[in-house]
Amino acid sequence: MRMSDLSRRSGVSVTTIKYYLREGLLPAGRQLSATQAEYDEQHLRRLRLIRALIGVRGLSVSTTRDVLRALDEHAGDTHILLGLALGSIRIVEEPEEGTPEPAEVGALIKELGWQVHQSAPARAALAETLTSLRTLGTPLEWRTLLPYARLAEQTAAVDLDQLDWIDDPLEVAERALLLTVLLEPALLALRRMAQENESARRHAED
Amino acid sequence: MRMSDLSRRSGVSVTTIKYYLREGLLPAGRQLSATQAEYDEQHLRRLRLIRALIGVRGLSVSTTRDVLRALDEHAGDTHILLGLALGSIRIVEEPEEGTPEPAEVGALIKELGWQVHQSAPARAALAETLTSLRTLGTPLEWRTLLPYARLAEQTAAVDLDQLDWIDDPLEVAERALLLTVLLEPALLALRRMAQENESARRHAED
DNA sequence: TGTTGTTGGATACCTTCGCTATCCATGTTA
DNA sequence: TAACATGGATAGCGAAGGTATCCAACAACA
Repeated sequence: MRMSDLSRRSGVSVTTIKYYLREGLLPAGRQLSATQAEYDEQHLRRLRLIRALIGVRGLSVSTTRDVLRALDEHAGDTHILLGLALGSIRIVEEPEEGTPEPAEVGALIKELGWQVHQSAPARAALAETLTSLRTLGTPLEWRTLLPYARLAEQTAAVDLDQLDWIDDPLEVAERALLLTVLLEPALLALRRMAQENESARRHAED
Repeated sequence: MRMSDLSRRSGVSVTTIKYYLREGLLPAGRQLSATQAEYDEQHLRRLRLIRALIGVRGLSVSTTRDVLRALDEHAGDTHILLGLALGSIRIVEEPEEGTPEPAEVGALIKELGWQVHQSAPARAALAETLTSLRTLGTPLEWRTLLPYARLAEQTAAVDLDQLDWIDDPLEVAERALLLTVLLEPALLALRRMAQENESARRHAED
């Protein structure tokens, strides 16, 4: 498959493909000669994945590169993949080094009895939200998050259940990535709809 | 309060405040003379809210403007606020007019028995995720989303519970905004941590 | 054996976004 | 009155994510 075929089948322009190659998102094709390279189905698949991460989820190019690299390096080990590859995604851009993690985050995790790596970016993301709410004058008691956390636990169980019946390690890794990252906008959308519905329900009761 | 005081107390530079005024995110102060304006606590509060929406949640300036306008217009009515003001937030940028909503989204909502407005952007967001997964060759059965939706229902109930005991309508509106929008990164962070924990737990069992 | 068109690779450029810096006339304040 | 601050307008900047152009090497057909 030539680059132009790759472009046609993926719907991504040749120049953009070249850009992704340059940025290291897409591995180079097999060089046939000085000005000829061959691409295969793997490249096509990878390219579609890139578009989904950047376009649907809105990841930055550099974050996408980190995620894909982690995916390649730890394809076989779902645990490492989830903890490390997905850990490289910053939900909040710039971890805001200046903000020390409030004790609340540690307290919450301890209360939940969770094992969460100390350097997990999710800790920083949570910390920043709490700090921000406090600055706004509407602080959130960390205990308020407990019911949310229990629901997150159940969500995570559903997530991992879906990986159980898959055999191919590479497929497990890719599926895990899609389920965690690409599903995020969908989960938020479900929450929005549920809020609308619940709000309507409560109003109707009055 | 002068603009410089507003700057000092909010930590936002004067030039940036001017930018927000220009962009219509922040209402103008009370004009004292041709080159003098007075700002109050409301402005400070609003400014902090703007920073939180843009900085923490990563909303674009124009989206933030839409959200704040909706907040002002329907401050008293939580139902309208959630359905309309929050509806104006695009989880996925560019609703992708070209993609018609798959029948699956309608089927899911019907199965759930939810009342969701036909034009809710959350529908489009969900639709795009499903379309994207199908393009990637790993389609998601809509029934797979049912457990997630039931969890979203419970989350929404927790959300609305927290608004019950607040009296001031303006405060309800602002709190609703914070709980839905600003809490989103926190909820995703909880899910990430729960996944890490659940993955560790399952591996330990082997 | 041309000659025409395509390919990969490099480089420069473009557009949008979110600020930021500079100007300047008008005010305030010491 | 002199020095400095303020509000408002305009222009510019830096990063991000592409896009357009150029060019030498090559393939493939006549």
